[in-house]
Amino acid sequence: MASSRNLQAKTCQVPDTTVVEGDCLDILSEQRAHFADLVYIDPPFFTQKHHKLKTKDRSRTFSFSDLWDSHEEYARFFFDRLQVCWQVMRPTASLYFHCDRNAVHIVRMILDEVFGNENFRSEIIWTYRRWSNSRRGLLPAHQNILCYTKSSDFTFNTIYTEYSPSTNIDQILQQRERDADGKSVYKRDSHGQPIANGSKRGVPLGDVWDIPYLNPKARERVGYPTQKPILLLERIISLSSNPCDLVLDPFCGSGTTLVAAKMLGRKYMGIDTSRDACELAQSRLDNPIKSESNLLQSGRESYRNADEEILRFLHEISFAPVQRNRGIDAILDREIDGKPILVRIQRQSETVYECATKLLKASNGKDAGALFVIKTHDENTLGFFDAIPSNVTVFDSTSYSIGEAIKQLNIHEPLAGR
Amino acid sequence: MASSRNLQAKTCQVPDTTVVEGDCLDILSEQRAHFADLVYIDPPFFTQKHHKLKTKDRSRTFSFSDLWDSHEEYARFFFDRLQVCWQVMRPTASLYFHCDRNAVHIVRMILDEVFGNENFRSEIIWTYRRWSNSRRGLLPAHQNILCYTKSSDFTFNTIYTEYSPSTNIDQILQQRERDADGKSVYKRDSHGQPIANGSKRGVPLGDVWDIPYLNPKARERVGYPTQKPILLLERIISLSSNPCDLVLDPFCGSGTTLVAAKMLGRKYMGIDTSRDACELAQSRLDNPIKSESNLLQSGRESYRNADEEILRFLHEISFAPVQRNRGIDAILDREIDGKPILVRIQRQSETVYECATKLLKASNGKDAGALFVIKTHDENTLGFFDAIPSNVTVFDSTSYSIGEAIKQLNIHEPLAGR
DNA sequence: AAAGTAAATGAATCAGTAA
DNA sequence: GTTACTGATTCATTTACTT
Repeated sequence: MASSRNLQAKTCQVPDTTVVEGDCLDILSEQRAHFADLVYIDPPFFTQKHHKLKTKDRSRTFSFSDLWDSHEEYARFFFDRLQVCWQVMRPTASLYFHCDRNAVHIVRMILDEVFGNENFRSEIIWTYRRWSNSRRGLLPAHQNILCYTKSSDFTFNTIYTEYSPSTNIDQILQQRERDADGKSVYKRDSHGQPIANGSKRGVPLGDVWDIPYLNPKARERVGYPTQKPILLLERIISLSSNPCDLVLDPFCGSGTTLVAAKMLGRKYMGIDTSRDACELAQSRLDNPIKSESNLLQSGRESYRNADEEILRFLHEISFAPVQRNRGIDAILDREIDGKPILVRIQRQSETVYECATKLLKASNGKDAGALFVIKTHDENTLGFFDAIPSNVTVFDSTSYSIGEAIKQLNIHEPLAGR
Repeated sequence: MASSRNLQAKTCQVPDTTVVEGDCLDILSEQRAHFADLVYIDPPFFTQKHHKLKTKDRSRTFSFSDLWDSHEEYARFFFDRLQVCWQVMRPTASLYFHCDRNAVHIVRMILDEVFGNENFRSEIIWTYRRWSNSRRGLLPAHQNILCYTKSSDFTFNTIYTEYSPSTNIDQILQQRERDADGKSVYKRDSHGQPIANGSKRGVPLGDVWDIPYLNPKARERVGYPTQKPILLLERIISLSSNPCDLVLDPFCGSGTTLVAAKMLGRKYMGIDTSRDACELAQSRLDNPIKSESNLLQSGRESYRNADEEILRFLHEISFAPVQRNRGIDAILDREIDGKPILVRIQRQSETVYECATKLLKASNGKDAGALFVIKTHDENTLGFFDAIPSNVTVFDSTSYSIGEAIKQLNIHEPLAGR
């Protein structure tokens, strides 16, 4: 039963920006058809924890019905609700269903049934880095988002991204033609020069999205367990709706979708069975806070200070690159008296003395076992070389193997099992 | 029927390194049980191209059997073959099933049935960059690999990767303890200094793998249309088998799996119904080739030339960064007479003259419409400034808006529709 | 000068798509 | 179905540079 605490909802038609308490099956059944331009669904995840499948006789005949038995309840719940979602969607609307690896195959089958396989558009992979655990196997680092549209004529705003660093875009900017054999070749003028072909917009966005998981300390976080990054929602809303379109979230939870929709100038309707969730969502909408974390703004790569080129000097020895500290480039896998060895590689623009000083300063409070500086080029160091602190060891990358030099020191291998 | 052209196969037991022609259903039924340590399956992908679902009455009752009708043939084929795979797997063995977004949900249900949901381990996402096209929607850029094991006690060798650039690695290297309130805090010695925790091995490998797509020109390529990169197979084999273990590929195609297995010192058995495929696989095994490209060795980022800091000088105008050419930082989205405008931003270590010279040289043979240099800092350019080539325009980033300056030039917008 | 390294260029491809 | 056409990617080759 719909138990809406929203006055407008009781009169069947809700306004363009609202949060409604109740079961979306009931609420949406009362709405007029074809009002939503974009539906985002992020329901409680399906886990089979307490639902071990019974032991099977593996030689018996294959039966499809068996495959469904354990999923029937879950499937029916969403089939019913996706049906009403389909009904309220405009002809050009899209639906995104957020799920994880335990449910994606079931959801996919239901969506195929409701929307038709021909309206399946994408399986989006949201990938993120997260804390590792001791689990045996690969660290799960993605969730799946299925995208269906109501028809083949759907709203879609292509987002263009940068070319791969290894792409030669000047070649892309050349005209092509067919040669005598019908083969496609780059066109050249009478002087043998390639002929330009104007500008390009970049690479269309793909279906694998690397978006940082919400930082547990971020202000944006409001304490809802499955809260999604606002960046993820913003991307979906930008792709599949236009300003003033209506975004519907039938399981709105803490209201991230609605906040993103509001910020992008879309109308929105959120539904949740929990009164707490609805109140939380409404308070976020009244005072939206978007995380301004460095990570989201400048991208993960901006943290990279020890780049590949620098680290190449260490290729002979095993180490862990340090990306977050401007003074330290790497920590070796070997150690001295159980204490880590910190390394900095001399930059082109700095002297060995400056390099050693930066490393020394960065090592403050780190309880380092040793400090190593890798000298990468010759310089006029006459005056300064004596001033290098005695607890810093300087290795010359140009004269002999760093690996050999380090082996000659009495350094212990790390203890096993760590 | 098994029509093996391999003498050993006819005697039921094949040797430890072999390629057999025939249907894996027949071949594997003849084998002894429990001989395979790792099974990799990469069958022809399931496409519903010629199988449009009939129009449905969307208001009728939900029926599970309908969902399966269109997939039944495909599902039964693999159910039968996965059963025999299961039978030949050792108790500690793993099976990897490679498929794409059109089949992953069906395969998942079958594998749940054969192995049990409790033995589902991972959904691996293989992501890659590839050519784009004019498709409306997101560019498909991943394939799915499902991993199941025969039991909960399975072979697994964790692979460690580098920490994310944003990881606070020096904190990881500190010992932790519980404080009076039972909260986990970083341990400090009597002087308040943090105590080191030795070295770490890095982050356990996750389930999203960015591995370059096999290039059309790669020497590794043998002309098989769906050939997979050896690196992908090497990773799977390293993770889930040990040296001398046996790797089975029931749909071996051109034999990439077998080549990777051989290179890693594993035994292998390949099966394919096509005689051509078997012969191709055998010839690759006799003379294995693996690409050692710069991209694989140094990573995509090693191509990067113009970093964020440099490109920030162009924030007012729209452009495409150029990463592959050391002399050019960007190509503007605007053009002159249909020819591209090439830009280089002055580095801290170079003069305007040097900057212009590098750009001019790099522009050779590029049919540029104009060459722009962005001056970033003052210098003693008295003598050199006159020597700057006349076809290079110098903009001063410090004096006034670059965007405004460029707008004042008579530059055409790119033609629409490109 | 010769050899070896690094950078720039070109070619081939389409578990491509759209009409 | 069949045909026509697309364009980013990556590796191999060629050219440039360094020692």
